[in-house]
Amino acid sequence: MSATNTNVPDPILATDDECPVREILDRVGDKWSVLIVCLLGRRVHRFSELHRGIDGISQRMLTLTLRALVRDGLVDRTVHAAVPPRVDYELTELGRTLLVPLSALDQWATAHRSDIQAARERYDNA
Amino acid sequence: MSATNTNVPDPILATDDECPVREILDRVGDKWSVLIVCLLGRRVHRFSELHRGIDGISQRMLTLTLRALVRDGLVDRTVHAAVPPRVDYELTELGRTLLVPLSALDQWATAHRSDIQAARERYDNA
DNA sequence: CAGCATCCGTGGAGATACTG
DNA sequence: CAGTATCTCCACGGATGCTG
Repeated sequence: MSATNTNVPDPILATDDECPVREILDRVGDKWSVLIVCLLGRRVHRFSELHRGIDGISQRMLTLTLRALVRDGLVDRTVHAAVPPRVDYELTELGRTLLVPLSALDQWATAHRSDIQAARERYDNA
Repeated sequence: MSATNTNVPDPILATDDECPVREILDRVGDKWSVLIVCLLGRRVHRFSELHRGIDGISQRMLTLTLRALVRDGLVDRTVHAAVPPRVDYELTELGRTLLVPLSALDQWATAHRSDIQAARERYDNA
């Protein structure tokens, strides 16, 4: 079953009671987390920058998602005592390591976007 | 900002209007898709095998998720004319390539599971 | 500026029962 | 066995208004 015409390996992923992949997807597979991580992967952002940078996100969801990311140790939040207030968000070391597997997914998505699109159209015409 | 004490690169992910990563997460970041893909990554499964193999999934969600995976060209469905009926599901070539970035995520999750756990406890005690 | 509080609509997902 | 068909519920997320 692994004998195909490609040289793509067949990684074995744990699927028992709690699959590690699903664990992170539960915390990063939501609507906004990855977008935020991507933006912060480029540089430090303050709250309003993220709000403007992520199209369609509400203030509420930005707040909630950031809080979750901070809680999980993926993002650092630093409040600058100043008037007006200024809060900076940046990836932690841990968050930066997450960029690696994410970019792998990104490359896959970019490479096979059209394949999926084609498969879907094929399916829908039936 | 990329100058840290690790040798982890800083991949730049597209975050514009439609980020490719988010696109697949929309289709594979749901509750069951990845689990199914993981199982099928090991070998062909029939419907009832998947149902038993994935703890907690309902017949309904298994059906719906499989249909979506088939539609996107990640899974092949073959009906064997027999009594009782028998339907086999297996990864397509495209689906098998997806295992690669998924296993990257899996490795990250496995490696940093405890880090996240620790960060969360630290956060909650405050 | 950077949030928090509140209300509310939607659809993702579970439970159950039925069928080719 | 491998699904469909309904009903239902709740959590995700949007909109709006208010504060240190």
